[in-house]
Amino acid sequence: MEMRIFEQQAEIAKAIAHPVRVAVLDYLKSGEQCVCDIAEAVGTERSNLSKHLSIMTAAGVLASRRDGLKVLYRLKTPCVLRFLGCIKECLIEQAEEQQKMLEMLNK
Amino acid sequence: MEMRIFEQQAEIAKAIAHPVRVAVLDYLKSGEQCVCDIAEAVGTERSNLSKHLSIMTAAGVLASRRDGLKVLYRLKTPCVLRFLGCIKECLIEQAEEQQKMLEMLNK
DNA sequence: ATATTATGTGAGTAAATGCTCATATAGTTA
DNA sequence: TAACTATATGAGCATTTACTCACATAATAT
Repeated sequence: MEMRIFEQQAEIAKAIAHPVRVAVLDYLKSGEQCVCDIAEAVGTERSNLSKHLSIMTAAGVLASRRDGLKVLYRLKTPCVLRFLGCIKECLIEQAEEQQKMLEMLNK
Repeated sequence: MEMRIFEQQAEIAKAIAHPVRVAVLDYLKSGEQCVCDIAEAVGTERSNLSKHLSIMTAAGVLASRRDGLKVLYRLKTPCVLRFLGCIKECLIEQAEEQQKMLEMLNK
């Protein structure tokens, strides 16, 4: 049972574990956007992006609705953002540590 | 430049995006542990676990120190835990939504 | 109905990931 | 030093993932 939870947590992490997908999530902070605008923002082929979007949708990270010709994607829950924030914190801590190392070396 | 940050964020997410690795992180909440205890806790082959540990160490998520014959691993920064907490929140939100669906269907 | 625009999907291929087994290394004890 | 315990690593293989291209579908407009 507990293993099932770990699997599901890993599923969500997987859905985010790709630079293009992180970029998409970051872009969607500003609200829902159509595929074409997302594609331009992250600089990816449409069909490739389309697959990344469907992966994240399947994982429950994104939701979408159609508006005429366009399909608008949005973050399904705000916790995804907090999540990215936590990762950023880790990076900041890593960078700070490296800086300390650097200072030690320069002394 | 921004893309580099997305890549690094994805790197960290990747380091976590595996059920065994999530289980390890969860187990290490309790403090540093040797490989043998981790292996028993998560139920994995030693050599396999060893690789998962080195992946997470390379990503800067874990740190280790040797103590005699044993090698003790620990979470490198507490933000990793907050991080898992965020994923759990996402799961909880998903579950709640499904429950609402269920109630609708039963009405 | 046809053309046009936006998005999604399937096949094929290249690359990355994960697992297992056998072997190597590091430290301990006799 | 030899035997033993704990951990790490490399080769080989199977599986999964990502990308590209061509084509399919959906909605709109003429």
